[in-house]
Amino acid sequence: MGTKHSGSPGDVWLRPPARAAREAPPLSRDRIVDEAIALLDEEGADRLTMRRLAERLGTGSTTLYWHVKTKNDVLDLTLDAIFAAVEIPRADSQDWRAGITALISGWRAVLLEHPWSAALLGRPMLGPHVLARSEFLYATLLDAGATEPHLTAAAYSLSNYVIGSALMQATWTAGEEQATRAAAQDYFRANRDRYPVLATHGPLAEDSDWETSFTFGLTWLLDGIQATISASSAGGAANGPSTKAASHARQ
Amino acid sequence: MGTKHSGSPGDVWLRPPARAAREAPPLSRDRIVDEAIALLDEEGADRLTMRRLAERLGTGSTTLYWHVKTKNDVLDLTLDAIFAAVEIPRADSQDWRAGITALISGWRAVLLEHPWSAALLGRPMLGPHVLARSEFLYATLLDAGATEPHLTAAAYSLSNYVIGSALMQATWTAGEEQATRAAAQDYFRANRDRYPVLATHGPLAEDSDWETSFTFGLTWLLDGIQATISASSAGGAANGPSTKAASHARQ
DNA sequence: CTGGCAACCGGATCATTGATCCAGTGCTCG
DNA sequence: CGAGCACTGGATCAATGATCCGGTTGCCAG
Repeated sequence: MGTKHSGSPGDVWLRPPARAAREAPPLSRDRIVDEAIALLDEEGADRLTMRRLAERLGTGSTTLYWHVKTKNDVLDLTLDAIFAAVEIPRADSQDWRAGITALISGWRAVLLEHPWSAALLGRPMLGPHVLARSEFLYATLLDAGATEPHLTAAAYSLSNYVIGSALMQATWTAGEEQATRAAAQDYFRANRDRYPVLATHGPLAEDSDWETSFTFGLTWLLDGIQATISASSAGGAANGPSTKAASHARQ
Repeated sequence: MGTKHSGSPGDVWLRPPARAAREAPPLSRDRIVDEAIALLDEEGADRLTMRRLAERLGTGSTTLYWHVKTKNDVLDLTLDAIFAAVEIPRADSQDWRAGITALISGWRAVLLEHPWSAALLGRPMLGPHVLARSEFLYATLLDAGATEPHLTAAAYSLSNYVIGSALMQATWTAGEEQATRAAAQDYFRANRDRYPVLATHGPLAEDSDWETSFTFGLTWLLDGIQATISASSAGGAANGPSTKAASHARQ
């Protein structure tokens, strides 16, 4: 506990790195992260152990702890690293929808390409890659004319929608879950009396098209954002969400 | 008479009668699940171990494995159980938006009430409570006039949106993460050059209102669904979502 | 009554895993 | 040359999920 890692109980990103990492020793954070991604891609989330990771790197498992404080750090670094692959569109205030659509689609693509990432979404994402893309999202919406509270609401909706969508799809398309999916659909049909609609429709049907469904939802959100933006910029005060949606609150 | 079996500790009279020590009924799946929920609510996801759970139930940890095959089973059962608290609205084809809004809001409320549930969302949810509510969602949309591919898209969007929203909010409002949230916001401000927009806006700002943002997104989705439903029922062929084709449903 | 069977319980025990202790090894700088 | 720093890893710990196997209890047929 007496190492340089002492100090703030914050997130990896908020802590200064263990070492400025000027030169690259044989083992480095980057190599660890790269190998972790490879391992996760090949074997899945539950197969990632410090020992196995070290073995693949040709080192002892203990060594990893010099470069990284905990396994959680590895996961945080790994999760952020994959988002480097999401290209940040060029800012274009003429067509903000195109930029946002590209960003969100890329975001989704990365999550689906690394299905293990879905299980990690429940942790603070404060890595530089994620933040840069969040910044772009907010900046683009701001540039498009969104003002509070619509700005936050728009960014919130879009990012949470991708996250939820990717999480669900990854849940059901992970190799081993394919059998579960089929079994579930059979189960619906066998209990057609209890689940009449699910028996014939639903995201688990064989012919369900995740991509199309995703695009519909994204379009609806963008339509709503666009309408709200122009309404509030054209006319009067920003009125809250119009419908009686807020009428329900338990507890 | 009066001979005791070998191995029994002490005399009959000194031993408590068979099941008097335990007032609760014999261990059952339900009791396990109830206690697991209580434990999770009180101490969080990572504190749930079979041993601790057994201890709270006054049994040996091994005993649990007679009622439940694995710890994952406990988690699956637990996750489904909390959704019993989500009231299923009365079917009302006159105002399908109200029913769906109530269901989705209740869904969200439960997830936020049990923040540990967010971490479990990445697993197939096939419990009876979840299925009953999914069935309602699909049935209501179908009754409202939604047809494929809009039906699946609508259900997909709505449920994934709640899931993503609850996951994110739970991530950032869990007690111990509050400090992280504040630190993150400070970090944005300290790096205002890199994150100009996040420094002043963003879901991590102290005054951010999750509830309002959530309601905006939900309204946008419902608006889009409604527009798409009536367009396809009034007019002709359902055209797929193109990023901008449907964008003037409102204007 | 009685023997037996099936439901149910739990102590001992295993393998795995995250993490730490501490004894090194090599390299650079004075 | 030698002191100190960056870095490595074998031994080891404690926690945990899970299983083995030997109890115990209630009940029911004979």
